[in-house]
Amino acid sequence: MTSGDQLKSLGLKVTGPRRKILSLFEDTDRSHLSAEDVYKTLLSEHEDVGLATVYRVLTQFEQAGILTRHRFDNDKAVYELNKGNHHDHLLCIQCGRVEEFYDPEIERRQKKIAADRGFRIHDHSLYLYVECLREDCPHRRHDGDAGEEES
Amino acid sequence: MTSGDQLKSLGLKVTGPRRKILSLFEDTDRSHLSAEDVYKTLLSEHEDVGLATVYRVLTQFEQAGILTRHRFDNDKAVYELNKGNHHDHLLCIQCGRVEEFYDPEIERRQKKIAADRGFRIHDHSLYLYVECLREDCPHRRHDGDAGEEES
DNA sequence: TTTTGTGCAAAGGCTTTGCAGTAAC
DNA sequence: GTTACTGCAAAGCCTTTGCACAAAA
Repeated sequence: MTSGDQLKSLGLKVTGPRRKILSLFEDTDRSHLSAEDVYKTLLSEHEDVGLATVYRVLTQFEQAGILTRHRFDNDKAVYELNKGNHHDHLLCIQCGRVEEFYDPEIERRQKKIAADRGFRIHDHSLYLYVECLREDCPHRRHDGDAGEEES
Repeated sequence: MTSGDQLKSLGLKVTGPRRKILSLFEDTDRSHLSAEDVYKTLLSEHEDVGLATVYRVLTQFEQAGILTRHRFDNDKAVYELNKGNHHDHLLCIQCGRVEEFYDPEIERRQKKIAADRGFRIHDHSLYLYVECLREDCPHRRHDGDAGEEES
């Protein structure tokens, strides 16, 4: 199924901005993108899309279940492609690196803790803030960030 | 140790706003308060404190380790008294209720997951979003919220 | 043609900051 | 008397919204 078909099947018109944003998420190696990341990336590719449109499309995609939105600690919201595989996140507070993990036992305990109190888990990633053990954090700072690297 | 002594021992001048805000957290049954909650509560007690001061004091208290700041999903930041007891949070997406929990096994797994990838856990509460199982959520909506109940 | 989407600029919500007056030490 | 703190209003940051134009169906 092409991006276009996927959009149609959701009742969304197939427009330039929507197609470009969707492919951006499908192609990029950077799995978690903010509205500004998307905006700047499109600009750098000479795609003329307004920031407001980016916000609107990201919101629509989230509501359509294509993307998942995250609010990591202090930062702006970021989105990732929703592949249907529930997972949690490991966030390096030093380099901003994001890794995913899944631990069946943690899932089980969560469910039990909630159930014991009369609640049901609402699907949502856990955010696990960590710091790198080495002083020179070996992880690159945002692989190819579209953010604040002014020469 | 009085609130005043506690402030002095942190190198902070003992001022009206600081004392009032600190006692608010010590006395209230509502453990998690936003800046606006604090501001409105003080107003309702005829304490004349500016919102900017509330923000500044909350930030100072957090940096001093008196308070812990949380950013639950979409909401504004909330603070709770830092009693030194690490715990995680259960957040009802229906009624806004906040419960605390601590699960040694989850702690253990977190540590292991991080260590296996060369990270060390940075102390931070886990947020577990849940919904109540009964349709008529039995939990009151924000015990005595200082928020949006305009008659 | 009808409907939905888009860009721009303006506005919104939460938080921070500049500044001159004020209180703590 | 100094220095730190406060209140107010203004500004900042991220995000949303109003509106007229443009593109999709």
